[in-house]
Amino acid sequence: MNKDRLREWFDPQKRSLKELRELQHRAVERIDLEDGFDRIETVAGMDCSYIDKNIICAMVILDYATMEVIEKRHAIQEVGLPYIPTYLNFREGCAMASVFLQVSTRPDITIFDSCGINHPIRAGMAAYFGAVMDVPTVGVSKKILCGHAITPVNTGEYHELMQYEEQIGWVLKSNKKSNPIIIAPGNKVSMGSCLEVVQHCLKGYKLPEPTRLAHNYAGEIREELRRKTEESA
DNA sequence: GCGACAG
DNA sequence: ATCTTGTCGC
Repeated sequence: MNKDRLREWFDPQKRSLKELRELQHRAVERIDLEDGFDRIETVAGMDCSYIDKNIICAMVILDYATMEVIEKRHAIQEVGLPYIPTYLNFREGCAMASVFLQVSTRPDITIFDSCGINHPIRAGMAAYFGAVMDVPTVGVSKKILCGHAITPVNTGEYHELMQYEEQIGWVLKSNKKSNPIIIAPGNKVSMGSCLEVVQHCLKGYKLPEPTRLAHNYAGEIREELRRKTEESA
């Protein structure tokens, strides 16, 4: 994956929404919903935070068995696109790809704080990224972008997230006092496995450890950046 | 036409 | 996502 191909798939600059939609369709053709991994030894979590005109992407890699942090890395870039529902992959993709290619450990599975195939044309961030980079990915979000499901009430309870007649993910009550989270395959992870992986990564919080820690890390970088900006003013 | 809409 | 005080409940 070189710089040019990276820009080809993730850079929203100078492109119309119609062109970006076409890129999504091209990536979706590559999505594989079968497990494309052997034993899971490492899991990564990716999340972004924002400050002024910049986007901060944080990636944390953990040992799958112990959930201990192995590596952390981040990237800061200027945002290239405003938030437009269903086009999030182009707003956060550049920064995510940048960090992903910098880490020294190639995670067996990467969990994103966004949608997978539970997207109008199946091009949620996790699905798009996984298809383009050809790696196993899972999407975990807090709100439903599309589809419908029965709301789980008890901790651990889950139901299928449906769109028309097909299943596009799961809705899981991960924590007693939190709203349910939405889980979906991205690429190279089956419907059943994405649920199992996320359940394994839950440690009493609303979000699975990989994305929970990535979210915290992204926030720390933002505060650090804010502090530096303030003292130079 | 109206409402919904990941982060 | 981000801003931001108090407040309700375990």
